[in-house]
Amino acid sequence: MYSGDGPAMSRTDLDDVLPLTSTVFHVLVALAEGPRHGYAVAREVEDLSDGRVVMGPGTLYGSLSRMQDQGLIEEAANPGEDGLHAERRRYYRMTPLGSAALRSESARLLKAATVAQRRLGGA
Amino acid sequence: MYSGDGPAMSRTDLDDVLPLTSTVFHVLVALAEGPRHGYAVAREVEDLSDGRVVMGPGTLYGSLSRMQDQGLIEEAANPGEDGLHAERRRYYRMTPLGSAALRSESARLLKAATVAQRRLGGA
DNA sequence: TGCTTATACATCCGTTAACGATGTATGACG
DNA sequence: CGTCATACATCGTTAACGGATGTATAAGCA
Repeated sequence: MYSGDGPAMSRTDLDDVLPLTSTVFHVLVALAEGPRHGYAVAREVEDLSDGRVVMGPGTLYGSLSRMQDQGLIEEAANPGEDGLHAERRRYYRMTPLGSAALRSESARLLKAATVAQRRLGGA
Repeated sequence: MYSGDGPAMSRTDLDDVLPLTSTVFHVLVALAEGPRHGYAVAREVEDLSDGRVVMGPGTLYGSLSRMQDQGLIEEAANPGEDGLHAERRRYYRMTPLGSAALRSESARLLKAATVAQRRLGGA
């Protein structure tokens, strides 16, 4: 494969990462707004779910590491923001693969959730 | 609800099962339409996801068993439908707990997926 | 000054869920 | 007669989850 002669990069295919795990999906949603550092990702996931989805450090950093290996995210340069612990922060951004995966997955979930609500609502 | 001192029924609390795993969510969506037998659940999940979510027997029967323990589903009487292997089928239906869990989870996912699409759409 | 809390990262490791492989059994189809 | 689809079940491995723990810094307070 690798039609042509691209560099032998990791080249993860979209189908290899779909469907996304729940955690991976939530991390990508958080990063869809823009680059974030790890801790901020966890807080945003918690916020967006009204506190229902809580990610401990094991889940957080383990997932970030795995997602990097899969090419869904990559480390971004520290934007040098001001802040309390600004120097220690490690920033991540979505890759095009991550963006494509989130697009596909969110469409699928949107459909499934809509079907669920329709069935529950009882028309 | 439950504000006073309800009976000590099995009382699997909603918070104990939320957030749902991906597999559990999909099984509940399938059962939201009405009682189904195991194999039919797997086929419906596959159909609803356009073939993207495929559940092998290990995942299927393992999850159904766990979901029964959690009180999300219960075995239903075989409706005695006609069919090729009708006698062998084991039917399941959603419990009120399962229904509540699906309601909560689908609302949360709907919101998360909507946020994702908005962010990807780029405004 | 000293205690506590919040931020921010990281690793270790036990538990759990996912999931493929395998097996049984039946009936349809060619 | 062999293969495929239906329909169930179990086993064992793998991967993900998630809590415990640890480091370090800085704010807030008594």
